[in-house]
Amino acid sequence: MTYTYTYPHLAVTTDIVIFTIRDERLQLLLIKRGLAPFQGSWALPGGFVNPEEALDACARRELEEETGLADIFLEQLYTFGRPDRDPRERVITVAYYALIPSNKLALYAASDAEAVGWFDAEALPVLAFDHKEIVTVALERLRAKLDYSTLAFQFLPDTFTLSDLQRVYEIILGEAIDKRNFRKWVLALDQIEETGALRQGSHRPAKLYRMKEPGSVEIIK
Amino acid sequence: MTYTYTYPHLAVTTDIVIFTIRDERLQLLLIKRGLAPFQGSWALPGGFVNPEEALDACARRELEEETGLADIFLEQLYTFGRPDRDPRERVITVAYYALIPSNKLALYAASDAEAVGWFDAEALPVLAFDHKEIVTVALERLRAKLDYSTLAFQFLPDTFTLSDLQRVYEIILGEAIDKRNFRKWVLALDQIEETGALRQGSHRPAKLYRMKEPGSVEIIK
DNA sequence: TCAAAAGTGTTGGCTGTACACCCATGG
DNA sequence: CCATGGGTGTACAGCCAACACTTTTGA
Repeated sequence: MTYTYTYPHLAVTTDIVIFTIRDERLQLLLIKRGLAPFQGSWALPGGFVNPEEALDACARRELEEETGLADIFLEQLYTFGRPDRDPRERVITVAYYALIPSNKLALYAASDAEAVGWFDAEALPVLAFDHKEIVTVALERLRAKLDYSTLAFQFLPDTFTLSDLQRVYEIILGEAIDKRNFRKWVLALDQIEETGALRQGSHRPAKLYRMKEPGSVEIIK
Repeated sequence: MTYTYTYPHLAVTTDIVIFTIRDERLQLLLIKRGLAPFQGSWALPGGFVNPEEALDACARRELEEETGLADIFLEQLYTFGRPDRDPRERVITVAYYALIPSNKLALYAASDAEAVGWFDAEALPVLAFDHKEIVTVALERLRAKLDYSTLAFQFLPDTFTLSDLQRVYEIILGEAIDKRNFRKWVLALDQIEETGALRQGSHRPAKLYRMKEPGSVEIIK
């Protein structure tokens, strides 16, 4: 089958930076490419946009293919279109980023990839295409949004402790946060509430909280 | 001439929201469409991306075609790709926004448009395609960036008074700002310096300032 | 009883906000 | 001399950052 047009059209893909917190680190999902170009290199998951498919839907489809997960936070990041970014032909990619709660981590290899793996955001292998640049932009966006939105909550399960939440901030920002100030701040946001339940451990049990509006990301302050 | 591919490709355009301050109002540039679809409707300037052309370069080319201006602040906004946003076929558009200094306003009609005009951002006519939505997103971005960057400076000529700058903020935000507090704040940013010259008028002359790094947009605070 | 993480308030400094009058010029 | 916009300082309040000890549990 061929596609014919009377003026130039472009190949369009979506690529996704899928973040999670794993092993006390900010990590992201890469696939090992099974096909040329960059066969054997690590790359962001992504694929071509179908003619009848919305961009968001395409990104969401790719996300689900790689992780098996739906109902995940997903946001458009930036569109990359340098003419030489793909050696085959001109391809522009609409990049997205997604945040996976740690408890939903379950990973299976997708059909078109030899392997899939989680990598520390700060210790990535060499990436195919301009994917390094895409990751850099995604990290900037993620860190910036921590300060003025409730984005970080999307890394957590439905219920979580205040220490869990603080740990997310500390891992992504890479610096320690004062416990009392953090708790004062997060409670003042009025975005979470106690469930009444406690989490047991080999130490004092911690109060469990839930988001008042699960899944929503609010712009704050 | 025809273009043939072995898998689907998409039509890709860039559209630009060109802002300026004119007549004490935030205005933007629209063109009256000379061709179907939406013939006779007002629309954002834009056009198809050439196969060898970077996205930024395409947006900059369109900007120059409509305004005759180069060296203008231009930033990618968002990519819109609803499958039904163009009645002809699937077209995705990478939207940009640009800020024109008031003193550079000189406008000539472009070849493919019947007419070009500036419109109040708050009183737009009905727009073609999903351009209303694009403008809404651009306005949100513009207002948000006023708070945490020196974006607003891009609306001003090389030299300007503190009152000029305050007026830009007041017009875009739609609210009055205290003069003393504004001056304290803007000088503390350490982004502008006195030229030594004064601007004469039918009243006390005002000190002229210039940006220390003309054209740069800094993230502040 | 020990280790490990949970939980809890106060203070001082700084930043942001409110507010009103005199100055320099051109007409 | 009048109209117009330019230019200037202070005081109070609210917010943010620094800081250490007690509690509860399981092993």
